Amino acid sequence: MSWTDERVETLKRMWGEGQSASQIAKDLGGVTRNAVIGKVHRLGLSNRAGVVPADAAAPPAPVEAEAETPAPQAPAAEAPEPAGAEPEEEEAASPIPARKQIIPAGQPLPPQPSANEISPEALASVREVEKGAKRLSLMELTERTCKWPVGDPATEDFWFCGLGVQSGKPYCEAHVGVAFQPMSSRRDRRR
DNA sequence: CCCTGATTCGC
DNA sequence: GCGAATCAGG
Repeated sequence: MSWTDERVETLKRMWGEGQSASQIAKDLGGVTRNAVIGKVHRLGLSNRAGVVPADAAAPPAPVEAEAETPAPQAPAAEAPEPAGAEPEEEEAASPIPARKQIIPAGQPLPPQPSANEISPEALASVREVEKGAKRLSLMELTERTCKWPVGDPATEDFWFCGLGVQSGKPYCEAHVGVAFQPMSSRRDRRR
């Protein structure tokens, strides 16, 4: 596959939308995420942040070199520095009021089934699994780890199962069992 | 282990 | 220009 205008367009669009390189690659097909990243760089649209930090760095070229440059008259100095004494206080006071980073909701948390609707067998199974759970943190969850939450999120005693998921499902086999109950089973069980 | 983007460098 | 290999981080 080659980078046709069309494909490049898709690449630009998706990258702009914040899609990951691997997702874009998967979507385009015929290329790897590396190819995508490579292309992204060549196209010079790396930093998705769009506008690079206005100032950030941009250290006014150390163009001091040029001994030439008669330079008519550069009233360089301006502020007499009235006893300022401030040595080197860079970091211009940015008007940015400490932006609070709101924790993204992310994927919907697994539905905590009401205990009163779970079969004893399933419960036992879950208990069993929890003993061997990986106890992953939120950050460690992936598409292939069981996302079954255990414990109270408000305490330190909180973690996710983390065992291998059953292809496609968000939970491991045991947890899938209690999360996705057949209609029939619910139907029969008296509420 | 899974994933992310960044970089390098032979082709 | 291309992208696999590799790096650095989560």
